Amino acid sequence: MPADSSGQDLEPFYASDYFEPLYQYALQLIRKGKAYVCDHTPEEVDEMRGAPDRPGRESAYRGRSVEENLDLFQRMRTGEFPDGARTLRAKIDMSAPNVWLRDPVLYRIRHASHHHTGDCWCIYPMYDFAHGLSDYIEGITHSICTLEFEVHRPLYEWILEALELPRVHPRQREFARLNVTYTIMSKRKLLRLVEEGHVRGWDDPRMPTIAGMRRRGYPAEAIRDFCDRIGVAKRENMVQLALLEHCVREDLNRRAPRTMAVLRPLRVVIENYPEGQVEEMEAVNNPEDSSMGTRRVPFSRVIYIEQDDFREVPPPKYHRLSPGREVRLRYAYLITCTGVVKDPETGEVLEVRARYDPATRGGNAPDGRKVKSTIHWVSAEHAIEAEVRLYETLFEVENPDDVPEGRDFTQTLNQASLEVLRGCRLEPSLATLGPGSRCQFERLGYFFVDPDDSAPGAPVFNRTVTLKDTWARIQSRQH
RNA sequence: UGGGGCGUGGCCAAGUGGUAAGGCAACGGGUUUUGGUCCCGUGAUGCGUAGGUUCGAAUCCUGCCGCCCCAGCCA
Repeated sequence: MPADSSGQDLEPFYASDYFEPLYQYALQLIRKGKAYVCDHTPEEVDEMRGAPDRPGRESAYRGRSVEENLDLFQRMRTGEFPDGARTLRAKIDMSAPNVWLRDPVLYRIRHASHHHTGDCWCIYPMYDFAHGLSDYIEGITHSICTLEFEVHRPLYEWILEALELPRVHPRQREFARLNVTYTIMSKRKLLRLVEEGHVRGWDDPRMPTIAGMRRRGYPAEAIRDFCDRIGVAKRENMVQLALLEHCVREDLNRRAPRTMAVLRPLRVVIENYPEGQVEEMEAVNNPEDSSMGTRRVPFSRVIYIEQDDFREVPPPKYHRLSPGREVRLRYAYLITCTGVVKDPETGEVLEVRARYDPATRGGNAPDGRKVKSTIHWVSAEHAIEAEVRLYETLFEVENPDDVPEGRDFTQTLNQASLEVLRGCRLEPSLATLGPGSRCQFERLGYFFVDPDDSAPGAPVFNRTVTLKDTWARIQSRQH
């Protein structure tokens, strides 16, 4: 982190901003006799490096004079030599047990334009050379990186100590990277998902990127809470997705207004409810926060309920609607199913018939009788339509990186990670919800109004996360 | 077989000589007009393993075992 991290607009920093000072440091290294220009081919360098358990051999150019090195390096910069012809190498120790100390390459020739510096340079510093010095230039005190750079630390420190750097040196410290089940974190692999079209972009709601999580509807506070809970350590780890989802639910449970939406509509006709009558039912916006108030939801003779909330032949422990059974319509009435209308051809249930108890307005029976279930609903004539996108994990295995030799992580992609539902019916109050808003669809989950794909009158909702679903667990246990 | 790291319940993770925090998950129970929320309860005689030091060890010492990283002119 920068020592002076007062303003956010300081970031981001690029190593390419320091190419000139970096070059000057390289010159200084040469003058001190700690770096030399090497003419060996990449293959020769590779071979001469030796192996972890076998020392390497010194470059034939290791003994060049300071003057010659200076001259050659400057000419490397002016573009006199082709790619790969020469490199600048640190003069350390070809028999060091740590292979990164065996005269590592500091600069190589690349006649390529850079996305920040254009064609200013044809020599570019290697990571190890640029890293510590960039940190030093920026006044960084602690340079945090991942475990695989642990073996580079001696080189990081060697470079800083080899030069005349009066200020306090930055210190590199390594920690385990964050891994989460059912996803990948590698930028290189994420790039492939984008380039190969497995997702719709870096901000696809299934991506574990900040942009993706934001578009999914994960609140920043929930992500920070997640980070606080998992901690930072050196142990390789794989955090369960369930913890992240828990943090999201906990945050949204407090803040998200409750609404009713039917994703897979099933028409219900309430036979004894007067044709043409409409009642405004009062619903609370958030049982966790009474300051969020109440709203009115229109109720009428024909409503939609969730297909999942009706079963013609109910399985064990199923509490919802089925023929002869009474349930509560949230904030409305108790209704009893009297029958179904089926497609004569396919046998598919097209419509459910029911009768309501006029004495149960608001959902309570004066005689005190109980129902086992409360289901959500939407008045057919008042409902608005919307597209809803349901997301599952991007991969179907906990650790997509753990693929057998020769196989590719894309082969474990979850083909059902995105399900688009059109013609979903929402309570009318949802019409005024702006892009980027969050709400709970009662009993279903938390949803986010997609800022990019929503249009006036045609909202698109992304499912951020489902609610915990005990019924789903019971079902999976039965199977 | 060289070097560097890491091993505490299913998953994370505190603890750094004084007798194993916490969270998630799981399981049981209570409340409930969301099978949501909330509340209560249940787990390591044990900290990779074997010895040693100590009144006392997850913490100190030694051996062993396991896992990860390093031989790019990538980062």
